[in-house]
Formats: sequence, C-alpha cells, structure tokens
Amino acid sequence: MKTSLVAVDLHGQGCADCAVRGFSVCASLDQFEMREFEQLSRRVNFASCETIFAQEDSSSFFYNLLDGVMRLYKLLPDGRRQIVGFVLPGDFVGMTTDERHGFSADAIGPVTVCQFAKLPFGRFAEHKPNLLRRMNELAVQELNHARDHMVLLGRRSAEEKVATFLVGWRDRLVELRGPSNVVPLPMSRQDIADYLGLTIETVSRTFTKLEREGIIAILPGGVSLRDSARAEALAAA
Amino acid sequence: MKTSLVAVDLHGQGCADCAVRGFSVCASLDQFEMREFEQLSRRVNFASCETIFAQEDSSSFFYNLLDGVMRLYKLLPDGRRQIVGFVLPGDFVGMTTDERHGFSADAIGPVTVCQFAKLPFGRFAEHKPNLLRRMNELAVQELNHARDHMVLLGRRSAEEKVATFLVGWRDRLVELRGPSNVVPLPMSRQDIADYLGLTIETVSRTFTKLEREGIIAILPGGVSLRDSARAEALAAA
DNA sequence: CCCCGTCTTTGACCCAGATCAATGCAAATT
DNA sequence: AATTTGCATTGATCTGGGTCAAAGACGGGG
Repeated sequence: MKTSLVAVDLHGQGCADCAVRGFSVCASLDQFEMREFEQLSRRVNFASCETIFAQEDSSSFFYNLLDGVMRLYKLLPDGRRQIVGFVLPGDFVGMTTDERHGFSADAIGPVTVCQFAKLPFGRFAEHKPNLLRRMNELAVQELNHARDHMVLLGRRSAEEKVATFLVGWRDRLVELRGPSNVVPLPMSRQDIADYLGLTIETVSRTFTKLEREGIIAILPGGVSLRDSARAEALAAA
Repeated sequence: MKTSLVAVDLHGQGCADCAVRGFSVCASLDQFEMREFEQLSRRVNFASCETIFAQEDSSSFFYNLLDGVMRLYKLLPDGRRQIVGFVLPGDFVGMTTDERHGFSADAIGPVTVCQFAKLPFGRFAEHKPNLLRRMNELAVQELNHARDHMVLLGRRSAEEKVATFLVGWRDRLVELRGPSNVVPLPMSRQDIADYLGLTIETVSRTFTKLEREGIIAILPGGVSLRDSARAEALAAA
C-alpha cells in the first residue's frame, strides 16, 4: 500500500487525539459532548477507488474525512460525469435533507473516514446550537465554493480553468500542510477534466501549455508552481 | 408600474399575514418568536433593475424575498457574468460567513423584500435550534441546487441546458402558483444566457429550435411547454 | 527484466457554440 | 405617424475545445 500523498497522523482511535479535531465539525464540541460523539462514530478505512457511497444510496451516514482524498461526483444517465468537489482531511461530507445522497463519493488512494449514522447524529445535534451553527458555517462555505465553481464552469477558458484549479488546490494543501509550491495531484487527468468541464486531452494540452509558458513544471504525481504570480493572475482574471 | 409576473398578495405589514410565512425561514418560528422577529425586520421595495446588494458590499443584511424576482450573479474583473441563481418569493438570500457577500443581487421587475440586520438576527438565532436547523435545511437545499447546476454548466449541451432551465423554472412556479405549462420568463435572454453559460444568440437559436421541434411555443414574456414530456426528457438525459 | 495494462501526451481534424453583423420588432418619446 | 431605444432573432463565419487515433511513459506482476 503506497503512502497517502496528503497524509495525516492517525495514532490513536479516540476523538481527543484526532488529527482533524481542530478544524472539522467537531471543533464546536466541548470535552463532554466529544465523549458522547465518540460513541456515535467509528473509523472506517477504504481502499483506493472504493466507493464510500453512491448517488442513489439512501443517505444514512455522515462522514468526516480523516486521511486521504475523495472525489464527489454526479453522473448523468448516459455516463457523463461532473466532479463537484474533492475532499481533504477535515472536510465534512454527506449533509443533506434528502433521502438519497444525490452524488457519489469515492476514494482517490486509501482513505480513512470517521463515519456516523445520520439519525443518532441528528438527535445528538438537535439541541446543540454550537454544533448547528458550525454545520451552517460549513454548508455556507461549501455553497460559496460551489458558486465560484459555477463561474469557472460557465465563463472561463480552459487555461483559466486549469490555473484556477491548481492555485485553489495548492491553497487548500497549504492550509493543511504548510506553504509549498509543489502541488501533489493524487487525482487522475480524467478527474481533473470532469471537475473542470473539459476533456482529458484538453487538460493534458493545457498542462503542457502552462509548462511551455514557464508557469508550472510537470512532476510525477503533481506539478510545481514555478510562476505562482502568473498562475494567480490567470485564476483571478 | 407594471404588475409583477410572479405576484403574491401583500395585504398587511406584519409577519402573521406575510404571504411567505409558511415556506420561508420563518416557518420554524413560533408565535412569540415571530413577534420578536418582526422587530428586527422591515419591508423594503426596490424598483426594476435596482441593486439589492453588490458583490463587494459588506454583508450586513439578510433578505427574504416577499414579491418579485431577483437575479444573483458574480462578475469577473473583465465583465464576464455568471448568474448563480434566480430568487423567487419565499427564498432566503444573503447567508454567508464572510464579511462580503461575494455575489450581487438585483431586481428583475419591482421587488419587495423583508430585510433584517445580520448581527441582531445572529443574536436572535443563536439559541434557537429550530431556526438554525431550518437555515441548515435551506443552505443544504441551495447546495444541492448548486451541484445540479454544476453538472448543467460543465456537461450539458445548449439544448439540454435550455430545456432543463425551462422545466426547472416551471416547476418552481408550479410550487408557488399551481400547475400550468405556461412559463412566464421575467428575465431577459441575456440573463438566461448568463445563467446557462451560453451567449444570448445561442439561447435565442435554441428557443427557436425547440419551437420548431414542437416542444415549446414562444409567447410574449415567456413560453408555453407544448410537449412537456419531451422537454423533461431533454432535461433528464 | 520484460511484458501488459493503464494513463498521459501529442497530432490531425471536426463541430457546437462563439463572434460579428444585420435585421426585426415592440414599447416609449416626440 | 415618425423616431428612438433596447431587446430578440437570424445569418455568415470563425475558433476553442472536442473527437478520433496513435504513440509514449510508467508501474506492477510474473
């Protein structure tokens, strides 16, 4: 089993020493609530490419990603795929009011999640304004991200799309692991294409173009942002 | 002043007789909370094309649309525009954790909103799990819509985009005003284009095409879904 | 070390939708 | 009635990105 590109230490099993404790939903829980929450949740591992849940599955669990990377995507009946997001440790997945998830999630490389059943969690959260406010915050953050992504999908060129993706992905990794312009890309070119509303060929050509222009260097398993200012200019424009 | 295409009665001024009482955030408030809430909010009218708030404005208010239609959109520095949603009576607008809204909202035709300041509302909501849960529900609903729209923007053809928009818009109006296949379109072709990630010419041509195919009839100020089954098939595909 | 399968890159060509340019059309203005 | 104004439609042409096809490149298993 190859080591995860976005690794986080997972020493113990409890919430107290959870790697993700500080920046996930749980950040809003006090010591006692945390103890209670611990009872509701359990850690589950998935191998690379395993499906955590599918679009049409009844949504009976929430997930908190502890380690690894996931992709969230929707499929059209004819197989066209749109990736709606990549998930990093600390991200909360599965919020929904519907009976079905409405999108699928699978593992990009091995993944560890903190899984908890919707119903008991609902009861647990019901009278905890702190937790509810925290969940609101997360939902609104995702909504903001979703709207930004609509602009990208509807109104930006291939080059802008790729640059925006690379800068955004780097920024998320920086938040998680500290500053670096080396950007590991655990997802495939096809994943990137389906995230940006492009084909794999266009993504590949655009990477090459950005490299020719001296903006990035293509490395095995990722890229390096050589001229991060120009990349950011493309992303903003 | 021409009458709104999506009119709702606005007899009195209080919450008790608010046209939108039953299906907005306020649905989660009891009689007493409602009385308190009434103190925080006030009704404001906007003329056609007026801006309710802009992308870079500090987000000091929330809004509940009472009457009319609004468009929410983001602008790129060079003027490209992506409409991220149309707002109908009962919709809640302005949820954000950021200091700035991040998108603009303006009136399509005359509009009446129920406006309330963020800070006092925050204090009011802080310890009301019912209200917090309701807001969660709304945020998650919008998130689901946003994800559906990502699929549309990233992976669908012009014809599918237009059909999906028409069917979706009809369904929202049906919910509000009862079943009908006559679909008023208060927004301009340019608005539709900026919502679907197309140009105005392509929208126009696609309308004409759908009419030639007998799926819609183009009326002044809207369309009629002549063959709603075929429109829905295009929307689902 | 060498297949073999999978993923990525590159090239040649094509087309859906963009762009550019009139023209149509109806409400508002004189 | 004539004129302006602001869409919306239509036509002609162009092009960014898609499609199809063929090499690389790379890692895993024997």
